[in-house]
Amino acid sequence: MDQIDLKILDFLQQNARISFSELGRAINMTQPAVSERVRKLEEKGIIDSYRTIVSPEKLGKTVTAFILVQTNDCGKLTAFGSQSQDVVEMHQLSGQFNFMLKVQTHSMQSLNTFLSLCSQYGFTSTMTVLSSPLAFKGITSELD
Amino acid sequence: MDQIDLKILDFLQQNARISFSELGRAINMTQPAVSERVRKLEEKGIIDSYRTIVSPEKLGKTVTAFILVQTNDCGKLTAFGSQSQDVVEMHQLSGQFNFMLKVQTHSMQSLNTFLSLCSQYGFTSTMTVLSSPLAFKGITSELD
DNA sequence: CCTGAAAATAGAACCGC
DNA sequence: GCGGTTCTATTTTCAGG
Repeated sequence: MDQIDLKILDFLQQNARISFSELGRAINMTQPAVSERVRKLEEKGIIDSYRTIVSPEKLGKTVTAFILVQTNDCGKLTAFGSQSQDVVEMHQLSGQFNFMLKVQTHSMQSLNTFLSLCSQYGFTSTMTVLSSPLAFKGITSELD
Repeated sequence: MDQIDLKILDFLQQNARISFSELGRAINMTQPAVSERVRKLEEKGIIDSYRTIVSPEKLGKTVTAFILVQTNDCGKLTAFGSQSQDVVEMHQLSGQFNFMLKVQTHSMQSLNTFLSLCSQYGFTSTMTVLSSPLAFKGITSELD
């Protein structure tokens, strides 16, 4: 991991489909050199995956919420969340609420329906998202 | 948006760097046809972006936490979060806590330091992440 | 890490449905 | 409108240095 790798990660985080040729031109390096560095970053697991971000709103999923749950069976809740079309993230937490789900539904009514199902696993506390000033920021290691 | 577009989105969400040729072979369609459909999905904004996911752990960021904040100046908090290397997400919420930050730091000590800075914007409540059974699930529209 | 040739891929123009 | 075919340019891969 050096400054060049960090530059490569910066570009790839902004646009995962950039060609290695173009990336090479941007950082003054030949395409095979970039290609080899990326291969090693993948091999080391520093690059975890390449994902396409689909707009939830454009597919009718206009309601986003975080649901805190106080449950005594994380396993069942995980299974429930895995098969739900509305759940996009699940986290096991420390604290009074030991579980959090991020859900995206197409109406407040369907969120309500989801919460009814959820409540059978424990007490819940729901926070709906009004806006996301920062939906995702890539990692720019502290070396810069 | 039809079943073919959904299949394309499925593949692209799993691997944003798949070639259109390979994608075409997978769904029995020629490369130019796939290319054109993807172009339109981008144009419509259904495809928002292509991102490379970098493993925080592999870069030493081993501590992940969600910080709820009760603040009366979301603007200042947003500005603070934008310039912090540790903040990866920010959401404005409805409820008692009207703001949530997702942070990734390299130790509990640095999380503590971050919280001190954060507390000047309002009351905070921190939940550290023990595990993420589902870090991200792509959207598979309810048509399937 | 660079060069250079071969293979794979992407883009554009055109045709048929 | 939508997808297929063909051709050309670009990109990737792999050899060798």
